[in-house]
Amino acid sequence: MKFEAVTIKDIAKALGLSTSTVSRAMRDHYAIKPDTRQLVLDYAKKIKYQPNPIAVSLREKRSRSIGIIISEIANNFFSQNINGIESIANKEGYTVIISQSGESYEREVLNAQFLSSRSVDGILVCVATETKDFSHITSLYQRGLPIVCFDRVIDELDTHKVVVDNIKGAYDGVIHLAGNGYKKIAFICSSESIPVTRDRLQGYKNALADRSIPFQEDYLMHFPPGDLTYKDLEQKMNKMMKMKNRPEAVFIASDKLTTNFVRYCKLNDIHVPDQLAMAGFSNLDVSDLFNPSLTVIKSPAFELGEAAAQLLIKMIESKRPVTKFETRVLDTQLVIRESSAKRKKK
Amino acid sequence: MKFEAVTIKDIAKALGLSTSTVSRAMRDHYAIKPDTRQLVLDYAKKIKYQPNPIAVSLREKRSRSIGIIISEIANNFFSQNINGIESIANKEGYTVIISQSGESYEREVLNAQFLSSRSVDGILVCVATETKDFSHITSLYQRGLPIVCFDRVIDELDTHKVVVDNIKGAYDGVIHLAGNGYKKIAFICSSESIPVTRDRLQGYKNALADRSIPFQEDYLMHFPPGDLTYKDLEQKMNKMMKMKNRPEAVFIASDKLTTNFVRYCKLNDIHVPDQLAMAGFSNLDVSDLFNPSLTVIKSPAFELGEAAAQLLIKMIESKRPVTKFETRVLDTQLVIRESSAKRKKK
DNA sequence: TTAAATCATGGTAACGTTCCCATGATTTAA
DNA sequence: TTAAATCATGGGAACGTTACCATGATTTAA
Repeated sequence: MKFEAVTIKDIAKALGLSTSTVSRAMRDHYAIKPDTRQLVLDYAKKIKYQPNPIAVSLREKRSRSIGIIISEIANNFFSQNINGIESIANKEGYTVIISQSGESYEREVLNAQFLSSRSVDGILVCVATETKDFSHITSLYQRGLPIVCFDRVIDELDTHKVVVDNIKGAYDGVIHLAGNGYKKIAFICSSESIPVTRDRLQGYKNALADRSIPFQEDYLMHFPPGDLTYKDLEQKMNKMMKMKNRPEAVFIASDKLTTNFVRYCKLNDIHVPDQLAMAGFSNLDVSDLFNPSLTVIKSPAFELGEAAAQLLIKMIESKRPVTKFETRVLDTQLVIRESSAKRKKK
Repeated sequence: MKFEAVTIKDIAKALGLSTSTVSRAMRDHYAIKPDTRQLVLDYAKKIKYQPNPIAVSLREKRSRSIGIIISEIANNFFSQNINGIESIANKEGYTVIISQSGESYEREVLNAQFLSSRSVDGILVCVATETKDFSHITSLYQRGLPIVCFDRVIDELDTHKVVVDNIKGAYDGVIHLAGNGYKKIAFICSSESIPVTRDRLQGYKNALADRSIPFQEDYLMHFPPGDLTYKDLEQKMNKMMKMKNRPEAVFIASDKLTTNFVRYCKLNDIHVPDQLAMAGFSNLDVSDLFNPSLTVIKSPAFELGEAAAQLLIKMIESKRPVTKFETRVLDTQLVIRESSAKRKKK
C-alpha cells in the first residue's frame, strides 16, 4: 500500500513558480513578495500540503526526534517520566522514541545502538540497575550525540543530569517512622552499588544519627540486580521475621520492593503497622488503596521527565559544544498514610 | 552539537570503488565479486559504518516506523499492549512512535495529524472513548495509509481489527458471581454507546438470561465519557447503596471504574464481598494485593498488541491493496479471588 | 542620469541512499 | 575465431527539501 503525498514541486508546477520560491514562501523568508507568499500558502492549504519530514531531516542533518532508554513503561514512575518528557518534546516539535531495557544490560546496549542507528538527535537515559559498564552510552556521547541522564545517572558521564533528592527523601521517611515511635528500623533496598540506593541509604543513616539510633548492619537487606522478584524478598523477609531482635518497622528504598513487601505481608498475614510498620519509595497510583494504605515517598516523576527533556533539547539546539553542565535535584514528597501509624505501646 | 556519521561515500573513496558497488556489496547483491564484497564489509565494520535510515527512507518512500494512538501509557492494559506491539515491530525492523490522546477527541485528532506528518508507514489505533467522529482516522485510511484498530475498534472502518471477546468475558464473570449465590447483580460501565461496553453489557444480559435472573434497568450504572472520575462514581454508588432492593454484587465493565470502586469501598467502609461482592475487568498487576483481593477478567493485552502489529505490518508490506480483512477475537481470562467469594446465607 | 543598492525570483547542488542503464572485461558457445 | 552471453563495476538520476549563487527588475542615492 502506498500513500501519495503532495510535494513542493507539485505546488511550484501548479503556480508556475520555482521550488525555491515555494520553499521560501512556506517559511516566510524575507525576500518573498507578500502576494506570492499568500498565493503559495493558500494553494498549499487547499491541496493539504505537508512538508516531508524525512527530506527535511536529510537536508538539515537532524531528525527532530529524541530517544529514551528506560527500564520499562509498565511502571508508574517511568510512565510518568515519559509523560513529562513528551509534554516538553512535543511542544518543541520533537518526536519521542521509547526503548525499554527491562533492566537488562544486553537489551540496553541494543537499544542504544538502535537509537543511534535511527539517527535521533539526542538520548535521555535512565540506566538499568544491572548496568556496570557504560561504554555503550559514553561512546555515543564522545562521538557527539547529546545525552542527558535522569533518575539513575552515570557518574562518569560529564553531562546534564536530573535526579531526585534521594538522601532527603529517605531521611524524611525514616525521621517520620522514628517520630511515630519506631526505633528498630530496617532498610530494604536493591543493589547497594547504584547511586540511587547509595543516597537513600545515606539518608537512612543520617536520620538514624539525628535520632540517636545506632545503625545496625543486620537491619540492612539488599538485593542484587535481577534478584528483585517476590521469591527473593520472601526468603529474606522470612529470615528477618525470625530474628530475635527483629525490626519494628522497615523503610523500603525501591518501588518494586515496596509492592512485593505488600504482597509478602498479605500472603503471610503480617499485620501492618502493628506487627511491622513500613514506609517506602513508591510512585504507584493505587498505594492509597492497599490495606493498610501505604506511607510513601513519591518522586516528582513527571517533573523529572520535563527537566530532562528541557536540558536535552537545549543541548541539541546549542550552536557551540556545551561544556558547562548542571545537575538538577528535585524534591520528593512524603505522603503519610496508615502503614506507618503511631506505634502502640505494648 | 553535531554527530558526524560515516557514509557510503567515505567507504567508496577509501577503497577506490563507486558508491553503487559499495551499496550493493552491503546488501549482498548478486553481481558483486565475493572478494570485493568482503573487502567492503570488513572496512565498513572497521570504521563502524551505519546506513543512514533517513536517506534510505527518502529513497524507498517508507520510514519503517509505525505510529500508535492510544489513550494513555500509564495504565497497565495499554502499556502491555505497547509491549506486545514493540515485540513484533522491533523484530520486523520497525520503530514505534507512541502518542497519547488522554481520552480526548481533540488530542486524538492532533495525534493522527502528527503521525501522518511524521510519515509513519502505518498506524495502530485504539480510539478515545470520547471520539464519535472518526474522520481524522478514516481520511488517512482513504488516502492509502494502512491502519489497524485494536481493542476499541471503529465499526465503519473496513480494515483488520483485533479485539477481546468482551461478550464472553463479561458472561464468564457474571456466571461466576451467579454461581457463588449472587442473584442481584448490578452492572457498572462507562459509555454505553461504545462497542466494548455494548458487548460487555450483552455478555451480562446473556448470563442473567442463562441463570434465569431478570434484567433490571435500575441495576445499570453508566458513565458518559469524561465522567469516570472518583467523584462521579461516588455519587452514583451512594445512590445505589440506598436503594431498597439494592444489589448484592456488582460487575464492573471498565478497568478505571474497577479501581475507583475499590477506592469507594475503602473510603466508605463497605465490606467486600459480605456487603457487596464484585468482579470486573482489570489488567492492573496489583489487583491481588487489595483487601479483599479482586476477582477480575483479564484481557490478553500483550497478545492484542502482538496481533495488531502483525496485521499492520502485513498490510504495510503487501504489494497490492489489501481487500480482505480479518477481525481477530482473543479470549479473556477469569481470575477468581476473594472479592466474589461464595455468598454467606443471612 | 547613472551607478549602486535592494528586491523577487530562478537554477542548481547537496544531504545519503538505491537502482536503472551503461560499459568494458571475461567467459562461453558454435 | 567471433559473436553472444555473463560478470563486475561505474555513472548518474532520483527521493523532497533547503541554501547558496546568480540574474534581471525596480528603487534609491548622488
